[in-house]
Amino acid sequence: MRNPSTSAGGAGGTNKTTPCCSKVGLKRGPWTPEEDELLANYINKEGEGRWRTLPKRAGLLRCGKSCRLRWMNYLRPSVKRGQIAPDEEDLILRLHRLLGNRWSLIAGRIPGRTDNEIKNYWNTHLSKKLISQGIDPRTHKPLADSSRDHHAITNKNNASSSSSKANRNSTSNPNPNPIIVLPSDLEENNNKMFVSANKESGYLPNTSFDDGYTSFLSHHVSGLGFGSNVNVHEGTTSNEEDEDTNYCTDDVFSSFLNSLINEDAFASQNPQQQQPNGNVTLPAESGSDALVSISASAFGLGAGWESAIMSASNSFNQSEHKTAKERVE
DNA sequence: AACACCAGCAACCGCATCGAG
DNA sequence: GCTCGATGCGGTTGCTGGTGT
Repeated sequence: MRNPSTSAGGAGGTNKTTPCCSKVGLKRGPWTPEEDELLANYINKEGEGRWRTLPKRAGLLRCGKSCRLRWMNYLRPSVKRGQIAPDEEDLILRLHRLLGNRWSLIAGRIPGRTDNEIKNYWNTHLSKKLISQGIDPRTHKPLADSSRDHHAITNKNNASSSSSKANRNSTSNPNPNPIIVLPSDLEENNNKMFVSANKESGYLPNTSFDDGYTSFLSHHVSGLGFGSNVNVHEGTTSNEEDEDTNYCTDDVFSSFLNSLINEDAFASQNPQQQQPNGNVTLPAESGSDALVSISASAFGLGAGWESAIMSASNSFNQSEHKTAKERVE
């Protein structure tokens, strides 16, 4: 929806490189029905991919990025239009608490919804909703706590539940939750794995839901001592650093994440014990005291992952799995 | 009726990552 | 191991339409 006349460098703007659409003659801004039809027809016939050359082949005066975005967020047959249902909203909340602003990962768990749609919905609805409930949308903790823990950031980003456009986007880098302190004997191994999976950002690389993240969790679930309980990877432990350790089926991962989602509410009802230094220890009840050893501060890991792993440790070590809701009730 | 303000959302940007050569 | 093109992601922008004054 940008004004086509305003070109390069707008957002976040360093203007270091030339936007791909700035080539003379390439159209920008809203898509017309004719363009949609051209794109949809072409992709239905030839399939997705080769986005760079697609516009030319399809007869569109657009850049490849723009075509890809239009297809992914709007034209794809699987895209569900319309209001986000309450159960979807609940799922988004839970996933966001676990994953932070990993919109594509969240979208991957919600059929028919795109990362852009979820991101927009979060920024326009859910973050405000949480704020109105006294919850920091970044940390999912009570605002009082969050403001103590993240004073500067909160001031900057959440200056308003108000409506200033300048302050609308208050969800920049989440980061939320406290650090987990874990036994040191496992720390070394886990560090190695995390280092390979995480860059300076402290988050996972931008990989698809089914590859990087899956293998990441595959590694760590197996590395966390779930062993035979968890069929993340049959017969392989974290000590067997072969290619096979990257294997994890969608079904397994799916149920794994489902358990995280369910456990999430439980975790929120039973907050971890916070230490004076701001770190957090796992509840003894989990039986996981020796399971996980991650010194997140050592490598700047985003805390959402600790939450996930911690929750997973709870989940997989309980032979009789109950969902959080069941327990609360 | 005219204007101002605001919320929602489609689209764009820069950057990170991946994979082929 | 390096380079470079392709792709994907998260953050941000600004147009549009609705609502209030």
